[in-house]
Parts: sequence; C-alpha cells; structure tokens
Amino acid sequence: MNHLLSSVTHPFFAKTLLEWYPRHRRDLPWRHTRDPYAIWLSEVILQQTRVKQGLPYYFTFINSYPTVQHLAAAPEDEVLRHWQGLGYYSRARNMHHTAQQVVREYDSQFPTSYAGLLQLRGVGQYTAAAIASFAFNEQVAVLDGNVFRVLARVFGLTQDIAAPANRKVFQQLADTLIPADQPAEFNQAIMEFGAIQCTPLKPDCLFCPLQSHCYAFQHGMVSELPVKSKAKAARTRFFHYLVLRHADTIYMRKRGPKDIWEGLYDFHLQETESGELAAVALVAAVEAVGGQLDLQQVEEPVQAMRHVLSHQKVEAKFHVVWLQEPLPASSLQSTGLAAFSSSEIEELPKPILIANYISNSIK
DNA sequence: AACGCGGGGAG
DNA sequence: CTCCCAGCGTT
Repeated sequence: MNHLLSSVTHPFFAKTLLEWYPRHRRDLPWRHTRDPYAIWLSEVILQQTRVKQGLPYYFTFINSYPTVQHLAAAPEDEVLRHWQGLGYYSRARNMHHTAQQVVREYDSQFPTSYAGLLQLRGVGQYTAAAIASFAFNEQVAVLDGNVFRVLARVFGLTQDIAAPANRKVFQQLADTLIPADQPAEFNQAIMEFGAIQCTPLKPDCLFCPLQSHCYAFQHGMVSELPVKSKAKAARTRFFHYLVLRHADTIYMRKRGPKDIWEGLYDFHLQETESGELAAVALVAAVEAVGGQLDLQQVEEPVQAMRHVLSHQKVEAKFHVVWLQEPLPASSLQSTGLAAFSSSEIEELPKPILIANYISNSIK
C-alpha cells in the first residue's frame, strides 16, 4: 500500500486530529444539534459550497422550515427562491423531493443508517456518511475534497483524485483511520483540518501538528498533492433575451430540464452561435411568440452582461420589447411564457444573471 | 467512466 | 484576467 510510505501511524493520525479539532474548530450552528433534519440541511447546502457562502442560506432554510414537514409542504418555487444565488439548483429540487418522501414514506423520520440514508435523492456517499456519523454516531468515514487533500498529503497518495476509480484507495484508508469510539468527532476533525490548516493553497505547514510525519512536507511535495486532473474548458454561449413587456406586466418562463438553471425563471431566450442578433431576427423572434414589433421600435442600446459558470460562459444581451397588446393566451400556452407584475417577479426564483439584470434595469 | 451542473474568493 | 474550491445524478 502506498500509504506505508508515510511515517505516521494510524492511531497517531487520529489522536493528533482529535486534539487539534477542539482547539481550532469554528462555532457553526449545525454543530450544536443531533437532529438529522438540520444536519441533512446543512450538508446539502455545504456540498460544493464554502461555509461562509452557505451559512446565511442555512439560517434562511432552518428558520423558514424548522422541520422536514415544513419543507415538504412548501411550494417548489419558494424553496428555489430561498436557494437563489447558491447554485447547483438540483440540490434544492432534490432536497425538496426528499423532504416530501421522508414525510410520506418514512413517517417524517430520517433513516438512521448509512445504507438507509443513501437511498434518499440528493444523498450520496459523502452526505450519507456525514449524517450517519454526526446524527447517529455510525462508524463510517466521510470522503470529501478536504479529506482527499489531507490523506493525499500526509500519506503521500499520488493517485488522481478526480478519477472515480481511485476513490476506493482513499476510502479504504479513511475507513481504517476512523476510530470506533469517536467517529463523528473524527469526521468533523479531518474535514475542519483540511478547511483551516491543510488548505489547498498556502497550507499552514509551519504550525502543523503532523508536519514531521507528513509525507508531502517531508518530500517537498505539498504543492504537488493532491494530484488532480484538470476540468475541461468552459464553452461560451450567446444568449439573446427578449424582455417582453406590456403595461405593468413582464413575461417570464420557468426553465426546463437538460440545461442550466432548471426550475428557475428567465425571459424568452433566443440562443445564437455568435454575439449578434440582427434587428430583423429580433422582429421575427417577437412574432414567433405572438407579439408585434416594428423595426423602428427596436430599443437601443442593448444591455449586455457576462455570466461565468464553472462549465459555461454566458454572454447575454437583453432586448427590451414593449408590446402594443398583451400576448394572446394561445401564445402563452405554446411558449410557456407567463405574465408577471414587477412585485411578482421579485418572488420568482431566478439565476443570478437575471436577478442582477432586473435590479439594474427594471424599475 | 465521463459529463453536466453555480457561484464566489484569492492572487 | 486566471487560478482555485466540488458531491450527486444522469448518461
């Protein structure tokens, strides 16, 4: 085994982290509870999200929905609206689905084991291990980005952490490290150690309690570990939004599956292969949704905004179109557009790009 | 196994 | 600007 290259013994590793943890741990609200609902909420929010960014969302959700029954009873649009700005919106939709399933099929009680928790939508190996250990003290090791990094450095593991096949190497090591008597404390400790001490960039090796036993530090490989293959480059997309308005109403649409921002609302979208949309094409697009626009009425200038996702770059232009007449019901039926007042729009869940545009440009 | 899915922070 | 952070469901 590769980790035998390290001079650290398993009991020393666990003991060191368990001593380090109470002296360095942050005081976070979900660390004061054993309620599986609150822990599940925090863990779903914290997937791919830093504590600082997720913290206000945790308060919003735990205050708006104190129990799983409250969350299950909420409309999806309201749940997504609370999630607005946090990204990866399938987390919110899966969370809502799971809340309803727990209420209806589990008598409002979360499963109490790793295997049971794993059956819930949106709960994978990491989240199941986190809830099982934190809420029910089950001896199952969490494996998140922090744990990958700490183990790769301390034990000198050079396998690519982005390759799913290498997961089992790390999982087996973590499973041997987690002590039977303090599984929850150990899981919290190793993740907090990765987040605070053994950080991705400029880790605090100088004051690290594992320094003399750390393979990466002893071999000058701290900046090389963990090994992680690069994600492929983001593609650029060109969005032309038609901000269809009539009197006090603005037309918006709930986005569907198989694309970004599922379940969120935006304007009528004309996507093109380049950054320009000719005026005649704009007129045609308006007519295609049942509206009327004369060439002379095309509003200038067009508001342009860029939005960067981890996997796509969106270059958006917003074309405001003042309609003489409301869109006919038949058009709303076929296009999926719906009419909203300004105050109603505020309540809709929207991508940050759209929310920013509205707050800048819609009065 | 590979891919799609957000948004924010540091330098 | 460019780099970093990442778990789950689908294909």
